[in-house]
Amino acid sequence: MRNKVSLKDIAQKVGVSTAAVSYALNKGKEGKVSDEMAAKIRAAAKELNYQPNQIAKSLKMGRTNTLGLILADVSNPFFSSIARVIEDEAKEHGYTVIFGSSDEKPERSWDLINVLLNRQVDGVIIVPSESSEEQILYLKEQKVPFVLIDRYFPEIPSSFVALDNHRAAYEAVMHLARMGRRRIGMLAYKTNLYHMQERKRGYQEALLDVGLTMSKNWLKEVKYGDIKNGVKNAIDGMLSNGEPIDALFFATNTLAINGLKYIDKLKLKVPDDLAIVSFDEGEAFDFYYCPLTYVRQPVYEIGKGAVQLLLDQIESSNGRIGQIQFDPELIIRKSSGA
Amino acid sequence: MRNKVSLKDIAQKVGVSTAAVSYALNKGKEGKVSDEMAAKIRAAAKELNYQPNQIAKSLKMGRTNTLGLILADVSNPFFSSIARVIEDEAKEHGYTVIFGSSDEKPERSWDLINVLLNRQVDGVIIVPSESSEEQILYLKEQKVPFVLIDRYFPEIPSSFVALDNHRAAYEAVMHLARMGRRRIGMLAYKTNLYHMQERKRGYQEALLDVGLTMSKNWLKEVKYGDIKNGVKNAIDGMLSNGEPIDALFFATNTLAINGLKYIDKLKLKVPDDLAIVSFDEGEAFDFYYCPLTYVRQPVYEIGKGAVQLLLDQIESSNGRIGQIQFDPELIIRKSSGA
DNA sequence: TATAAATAGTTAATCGTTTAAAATACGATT
DNA sequence: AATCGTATTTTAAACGATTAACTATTTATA
Repeated sequence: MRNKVSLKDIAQKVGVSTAAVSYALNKGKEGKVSDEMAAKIRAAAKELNYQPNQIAKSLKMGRTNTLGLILADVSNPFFSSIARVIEDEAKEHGYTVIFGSSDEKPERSWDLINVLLNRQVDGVIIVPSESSEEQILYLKEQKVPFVLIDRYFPEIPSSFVALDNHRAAYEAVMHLARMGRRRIGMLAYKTNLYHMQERKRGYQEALLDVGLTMSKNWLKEVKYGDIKNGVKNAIDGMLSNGEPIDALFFATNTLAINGLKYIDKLKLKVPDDLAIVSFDEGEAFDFYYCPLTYVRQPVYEIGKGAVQLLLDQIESSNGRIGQIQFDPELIIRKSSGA
Repeated sequence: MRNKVSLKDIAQKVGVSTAAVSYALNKGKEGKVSDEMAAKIRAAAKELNYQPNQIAKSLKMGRTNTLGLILADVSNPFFSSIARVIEDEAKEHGYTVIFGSSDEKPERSWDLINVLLNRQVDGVIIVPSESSEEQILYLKEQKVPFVLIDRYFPEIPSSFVALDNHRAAYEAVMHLARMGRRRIGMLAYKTNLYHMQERKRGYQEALLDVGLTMSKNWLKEVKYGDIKNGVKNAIDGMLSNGEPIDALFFATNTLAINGLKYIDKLKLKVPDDLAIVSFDEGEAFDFYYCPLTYVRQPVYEIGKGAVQLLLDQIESSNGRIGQIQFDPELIIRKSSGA
């Protein structure tokens, strides 16, 4: 149907072997073929609009110049921003990206890994979902180059690019404390993933360090699959008791967006009734009537770092692992009562 | 380094030819191989954790079960939402997606098309950028199955999935007029792309139909490459003159977000000083102090429709074109003065 | 002049599949 | 026993590239 032009066609037209064509087109310099012959071949290639069949090339060469990218969800701006950076950085080095969204489900993530490996990607960048440890171990065992981003498993040595989540949460909460808040709540996801554990640990440690004793229902967790309802119940819980919170720290942008919508519905005023700090950024945070204080993640650096670590592994093919941890940046605006 | 297990290994282990293995694994039913042999082979395959090499398969079969996706920019939520839908829908049918962002630049789009075709994708879904007509014609000439989304070229017959942009703009502006606005401006992109032309035409026609004569500087266009500054100047222009606008229609979400930030800086109050309607949706629109009235695009239906049209072309391999045009939905909220 | 070295090009194997065609086995039919 | 038919399995070519190894030709060297 299409792309009929192959090495053979050029060879035929010029009257040489396909090998000559291949040499001429690939190693222009290295004197495998005379200059005039090379010129003739290149002219013919151009005339026929020859485009090499990467599939054939990949099969022979054992590399596809393709990277796999497994995100939690492309439609989440945080991840799609990273995807864009990764795309650009990969292209810069001659790589194409195949992607997929795991939806935080390990089965989907397994599926994606298999699809990507069957397609012989040269390496993978993964936002690992909960309970995907065995998948990561499998990748190691199979010696597939990979880099984890956003999260990682501390007990499994591997390359990763992430934020110092503990510190990020610690500083966010410290900031709220410094603003005079004393009953600080945190809304997180119910998951064992390390990044979330670290954020919770940071929160708790900060409270401890400023001498505040945390009430049981200040730290609530909602399930990824039931965000809207979960957020509502969680916030109700934080407010209902004898010690209603006067500040709330959201562990992700999605939680913040859902949470703030509910807080508005309750007619609570930010920051007077409730001070807010969130993770991640977003246009929505700028547009909120009281601009949000948030923990900024260096999206560009994360994406770029991930690609670099990955290409490093691929190209040096020693299983050298690299780990990059970024420091958080707290963008302080009105919502935290500053 | 990895994925060492091939048909040959299974064949060796069981003591048959690779052909037998291939038959057993693929056409279980069609009695090419005895049931017991098939069972033995499948057992061995499982034991060795055999994963077929899709690259080799693709080369032989002439199809990759891969779709190419060219967006203007994955990091734009409108496009990333579509990407997610396309991903899911493609997966549903056994296809994987390779993507790229054109950044509205025809050179980048050419690049991407070549990359995708060299990788032998079975078809492409494209958000075409300005001046990419020749690329589309090339795809037709090469008989590459493709579907355009969001925009299309009316003079080039092709499959597409889009919104009735004329009607969308017409209704948006009509709504503003009905709300009593008389000096309605529109902020658009400077581009010949049909969807934008249609949006402008809808705007102008609506003004005409309600008997308003448009002032020259009510309709402003900004360049994609210079949004921030362009928006600022455009809005200044709309306000400065003897006839400052009392309503503004934004042609895209990005324009709206930038525009509203500037409008806030000017301390204009929405909707009293200025009524607003925008295209597309976004969390940001919900969070604006005065929730935005907007033209909703059926993202899910667009993505799903595109994949279906494309698979149709691929699988029936007659160049049958399909065109889907959705009706807009105006979500009316406070910003338009309702 | 004989021979080595450099140059230019070809042959053929290979990557991991699929699949048409040929080969083999084996029981049934005459 | 010869023949046929059916079921099963193997052979080998093909997809489109790359590349080691070989051949043939020219040029340089002793």
